[in-house]
Amino acid sequence: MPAFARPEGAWQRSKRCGDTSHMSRTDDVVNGIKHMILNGELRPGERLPVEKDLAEALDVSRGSLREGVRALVILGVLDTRQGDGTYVTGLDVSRLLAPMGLMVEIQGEGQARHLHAVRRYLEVEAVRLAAYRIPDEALAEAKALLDEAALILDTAPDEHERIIEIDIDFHRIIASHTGNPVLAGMIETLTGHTVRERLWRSLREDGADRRTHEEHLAIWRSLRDHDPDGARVRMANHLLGVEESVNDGDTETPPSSESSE
Amino acid sequence: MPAFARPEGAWQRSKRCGDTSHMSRTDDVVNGIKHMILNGELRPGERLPVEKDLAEALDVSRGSLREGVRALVILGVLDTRQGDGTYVTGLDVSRLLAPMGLMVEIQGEGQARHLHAVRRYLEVEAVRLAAYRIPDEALAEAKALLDEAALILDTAPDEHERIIEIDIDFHRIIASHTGNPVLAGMIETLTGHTVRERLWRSLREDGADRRTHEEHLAIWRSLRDHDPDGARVRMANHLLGVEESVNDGDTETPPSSESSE
DNA sequence: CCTCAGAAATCATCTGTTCTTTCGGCGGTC
DNA sequence: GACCGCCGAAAGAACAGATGATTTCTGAGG
Repeated sequence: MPAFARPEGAWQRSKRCGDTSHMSRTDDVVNGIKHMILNGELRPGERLPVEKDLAEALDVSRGSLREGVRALVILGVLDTRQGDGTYVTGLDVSRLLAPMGLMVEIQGEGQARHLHAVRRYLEVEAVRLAAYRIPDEALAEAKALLDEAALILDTAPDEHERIIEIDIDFHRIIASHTGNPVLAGMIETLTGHTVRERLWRSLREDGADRRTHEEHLAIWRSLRDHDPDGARVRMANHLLGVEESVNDGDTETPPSSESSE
Repeated sequence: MPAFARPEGAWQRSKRCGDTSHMSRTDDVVNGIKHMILNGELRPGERLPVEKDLAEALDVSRGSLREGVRALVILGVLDTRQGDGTYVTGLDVSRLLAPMGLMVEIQGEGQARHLHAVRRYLEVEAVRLAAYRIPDEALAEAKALLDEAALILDTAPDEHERIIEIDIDFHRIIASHTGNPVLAGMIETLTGHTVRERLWRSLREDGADRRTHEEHLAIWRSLRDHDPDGARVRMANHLLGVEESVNDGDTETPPSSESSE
């Protein structure tokens, strides 16, 4: 029997030792499975016991077990497949970070300025790191995207959807070559489709996609030259420009010295 | 009847229009409630319909509804109180960011280096922002913490628990005066208790808490002088030092120029 | 060896029922 | 009139059983 199993019925009155908050059975499930993973009883990709057994082991009903499992599914820890079983995911950062996307969506409008500022901090570091180590293939890939964007700008300025996609992919390429998966995952999550859509909606009236393209090009050149400082400055300038367009100016509290380096 | 309600039984064969992935009833619940919030049908702090009614409105059973609601509770969007009802939370950033803490815990050991690097990027920006606007009261509060730490270091070097708490509080004070709640929330989440514990466990053998204290003092002085650049450099130095102690050197890929500013 | 129908295993969902907690009203007391 | 405690309604928490849906495995037949 697994170590975490409690003696039959022992929970009833004790209500979990001295814990101030009220742990629900579902929380028991979540914590139980979490511990099983942390203790190495469950490894990534491994399959969990069937609902009935696991429910018995954790001393909860199937309903409660399912609530907990479902929560872990949404958190990206577990993955249930009907007719097959429940498995631990690969536990990759991007997966675990995904639920944060919901936060971004919900907070969305209200904290958009702050959200975007954080994105800027992270992307600036990302492009700096990428400048060190981005391989030629990735540079070529990025260049191809920018060329396509240039073409669209000249011939079909209405293809906004594609322009947005290119923008996202360009930033994604950079993030994916930082050598830091956590950083990449956070940027990815922070820059969800929703946010981008909102951003571009405010920008499109501006006709700012031409300017954005030029800024992307400048970033690309710094990356190509493996110039971290240049890339950083270019990225900061780029994102700051976007923020200013959206926020009408007051990007951050300190009025000056934003470009103090 | 709410706009999102589907006609009775119409789902059975259509299986959600053209959606490639298989939406479960629980996802219907999550998305339904999410939309209710985004559309303004549900405002922060507001109470949801009772389980039975909401289940009927979303055309799912109570079990499925509960799974979805539970997921949103864990995501920090909803808050259920037995005997009372289910409410929308304040939707504050820190609450919505909390589930990310689970990611930090689970990923933990493996990505610790990358996790800490991201933390450094954010804290460096945070201390820069805080230097502009931190009020005298907060400075005094921080100083009190540091004084207490100094006292402990001189008289009771074994009080490691308290030292850790002081460290956390010191950084928290800084984060909370950035004027950017998203940034503060992310730092808070990224620097969960678990991470700190791990960090300090490796540091304590080093006897590095004296050095850490000196670095904190240096940061504090820059904050007091409202010197953003100084604070930034001091914070970077501080966290980089911690990382080096933990990682035995190779903090990041680029071998040099980490201090290129 | 390959194919495919059927069985088995497993998750998905629904329904009904029984606690446990919370809140509000009601009466009583000071 | 204000405060206090009791009690019942309301709501979520948890359980049990049954049924459906989907995937995988198995084995007979070709």
